[in-house]
Amino acid sequence: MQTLPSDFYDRPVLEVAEDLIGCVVEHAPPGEPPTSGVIVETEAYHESEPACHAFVGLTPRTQTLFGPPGRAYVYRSYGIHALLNAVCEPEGVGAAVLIRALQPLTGIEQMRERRTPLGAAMRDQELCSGPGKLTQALGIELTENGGDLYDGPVRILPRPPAWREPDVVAGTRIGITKAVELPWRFCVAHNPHVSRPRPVDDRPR
DNA sequence: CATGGGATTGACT
DNA sequence: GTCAATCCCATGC
Repeated sequence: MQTLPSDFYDRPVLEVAEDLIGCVVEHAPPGEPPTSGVIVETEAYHESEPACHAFVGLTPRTQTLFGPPGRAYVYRSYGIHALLNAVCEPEGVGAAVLIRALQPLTGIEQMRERRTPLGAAMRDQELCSGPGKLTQALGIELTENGGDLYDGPVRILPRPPAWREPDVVAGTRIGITKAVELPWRFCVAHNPHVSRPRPVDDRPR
């Protein structure tokens, strides 16, 4: 299967954030088993609102965000976690989609090994249910920042047939202190692999 | 050059 | 519910 083309990302970031739901993230580092998962949660960030790193303009940190669409923006969060984004909109516009949760697909045993300390005992739905968890499970680090999402080692693939038309719910973004009211978070409805808290209108019944 | 704040997580009260 | 871990970098002197 082919990877998503540059044109896919060269659109309004809100559209891309919703359309990435159901697509597949894959990491195949040299010499290690590949791992992959279906995207079940995303958030959109755009230079026009203060929660986005690009709000401050072009700096060394935001260089990737203002670069060409279809590249990976990976940064260190709280000194500990690497967070993965897909850069969107035309070059010169700072915007990206944060990948917040995956439903593990392949390489699950490899994910368990990377998810310390008790990854072996972890349920599938705890493996990638957060932006820092999924990068750890897939082995994605800051070295991937600026790399494109077509040739890898980090790649994003179109929706598998079983994910043709996912049921998507929107909510407010998590863990930010500015522009908290924007409903720019997208989740697969009733999916156990999304991070907490789940959107208010998505309670399992 | 010093400071402070995170697009988080897991452990603990 | 609270809280610490830990690093990058924007900001201000």
